[in-house]
Order: sequence, then structure tokens, then C-alpha cells
Amino acid sequence: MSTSERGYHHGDLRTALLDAADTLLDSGGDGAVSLREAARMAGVSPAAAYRHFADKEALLGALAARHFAAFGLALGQAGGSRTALGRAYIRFALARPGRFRLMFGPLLGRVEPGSPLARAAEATFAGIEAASPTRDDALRAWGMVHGLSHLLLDGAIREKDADALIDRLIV
Amino acid sequence: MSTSERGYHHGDLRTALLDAADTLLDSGGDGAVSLREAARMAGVSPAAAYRHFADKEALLGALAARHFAAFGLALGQAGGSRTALGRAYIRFALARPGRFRLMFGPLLGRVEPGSPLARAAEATFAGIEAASPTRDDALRAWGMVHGLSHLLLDGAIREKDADALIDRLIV
DNA sequence: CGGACAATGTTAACGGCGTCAACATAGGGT
DNA sequence: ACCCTATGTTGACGCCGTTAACATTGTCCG
Repeated sequence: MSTSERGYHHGDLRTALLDAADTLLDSGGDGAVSLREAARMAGVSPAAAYRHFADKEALLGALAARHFAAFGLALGQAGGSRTALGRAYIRFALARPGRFRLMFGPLLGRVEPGSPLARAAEATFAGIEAASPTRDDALRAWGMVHGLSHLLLDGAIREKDADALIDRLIV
Repeated sequence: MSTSERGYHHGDLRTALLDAADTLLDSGGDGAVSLREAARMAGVSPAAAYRHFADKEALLGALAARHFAAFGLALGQAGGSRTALGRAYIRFALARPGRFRLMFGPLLGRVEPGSPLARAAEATFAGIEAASPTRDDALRAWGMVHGLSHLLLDGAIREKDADALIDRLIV
């Protein structure tokens, strides 16, 4: 059924590959994810991954979709205020750089508009829009928290106490 | 001297490699830059690149520094108003996605604080700060234009007429 | 002028990567 | 019981970054 151990068939290789890729993403950053390494971690040959994902980008896409769900949940738990939302947004980015960069990376633009990934991204923006007076205000706010996330993440803004900066800027 | 043709030595391989990498960056995006391909374009063996750059990251760093200079110049020519500056910032990102992503990518955080690349990035911020009343205002403005750049670039915000959106949001 | 030396090229190789074709095995439905 | 499909394996291809060992060139010094 679910947890068969060490047969010729794995049981749930798709999930195992996503988990492995996740580990790589969190530890080594974006470029540290490799199909071969993920397969190695799952105890399976490199080619086996192609029974579950068309290519590496499909794997990453599925991973991004998975993380968008968790991200949306975390934002929801932050409370409905725009301030709380914005702070949680940036803190997530700083806590999980790999995930953040993957989710909002170039991959997002290469996906069809109807796909799960695209929908997940839209859902994130819907949460921000609900907390803002107008759509344009929402876009400005989204831009600001997203930009600050990137600038802090990439080292363009070098700040010893990022938490204090966030509290000061996002009001 | 400068334009020696087809000797054993190239003449100015360093510049030729940067130019080739630049072409790759603009055409194929970020991941399309490869040392081997750049060397091929320069008409030289792959290993020759290592006489001028410690590794691929060093090449990309030099390229980023070069583009920061051009970017700063373009921003300067946009006029001193914060609005004009912000609009020019986003338009540059949309016009040159590869350069923008490289300049503000993870590379920036891996470089020593005193290096040319780090200084170039700081100079960019200095321009924005000069057009803002306080440092925190500058950070907020920078965050907003930077975030909108990324969101538009990565397809998180899908807009048919990006120019109109920019004019509407950045006021 | 000539020869040593540093600078700057070359070739050949290593291991890792994504991907595919051909083949092997297991499990589920008739 | 049997076949079919899903899911694994092996082996190969070409590309990548990087290095070691060797070749060529230009420069400076006697």
C-alpha cells in the first residue's frame, strides 16, 4: 500500500522525490537541487524520476506549488492586517530563501496561466488584495514587501538586525 | 597592441569573454551563460578563461559590476525626481531581465563588502536615497520598485500593458 | 642581441549533470 | 492464469565547470 519497503517498486516515489528536492532546496539554496541527487536520496536510479516528472522543471514546479500552499497558510495565520501580512511575508522569505526564490522565480512565468502553480500565486495576491483598500494599493504593498524580501535576501541591503528594520518599515 | 588578430594570444580575452557572456545573458536569460560557450564565442579554448577569472562566479561578478555602472548612468539620466527614477528602474528590469536578475541575484550576497560589485550596488541605492526625504522612505521606495520589477519579470503579475501599470502605480 | 621569465594560450582528462532508449519487473483486472 | 500497464533499471550521449601538464609568446635585463 503506502509504506512498502525496498521492493522493485518504491511505493510513493513522487512524494519521496519532492521531499528530497525540498531538503536540497532548504540546505543548499536554489541551484543545489539536482534530479540525480534527489533520486539518490530516494534510493532510486536517476531515470526513475522521469516516470513522475517530465523534466527537472516539472519537479521544481510541483515543489513550488506545494510551498505556495504552505506560504498562503502562514500568511493567513498572521492575522488579517496589512501590516502583519507584510511582516510575515518578509520573514518567510528570510527564513526560507530557497523556497522563496523558487516560488517567485522565472519558473512562474514559464507556466500556463491555468496551472496549479499559477493559481497558487494568484491566491497569495488575493490575500494581500483583501487587506488593501484598492487593487493598486495592493500591488504597491505587494511590490514593497516582495522587493524588500529580495533586497535583504540577496544582500543588497545589509542589515545586522533585519527584524527591527522590518518592524520599522512595515507599518 | 589592442586589436591583434588571431595570434596565439588573443589581445583582450577578458573583455571578449565578458562581451560573449553578455550576449548569452541577454538572449538566453540567466542560466544560459556558460564558460565553455563564452570561450567558444571568443574563439578560444575553455581553459583559457581561467587565466582571467578564478571561476564562473568571478566572470558573472565582473559582468554584474559592469552592468551596475550602466544602470546607475541610466537612472541618473532619468532625472532626479523619485517618480522618474522609479519608473526608469522598473523599465530597465523589464527591458533587460537577464542583467537585472544577475545584478541583484544571490551573487551580490556572496561578495565581500568592499568589492566593486558591492560598491556599485551601494551607489545605486545612494541615488534613490538622494531623491527621498529619509533613509527609511528610500528603503520603502526601493523595495517597491524592486519588488514590482521582480513580480512583473517573473510573471507573478500578468499585465498586458506593463507601461501603463507602471505609470499608474509609481507617482 | 639574446636569453630567462612571466603571461597567456592549448590539450586531455575528471566527475557531475539532465535526458533518453531499451530492457526488466511487479501488480491489478479479465 | 494471463496479459497489460505502471514503474523501475542499465547504459549511453553531450554538455558543463574545473584542473594539471604542456606550448607559445612578449618583455625586460644583461
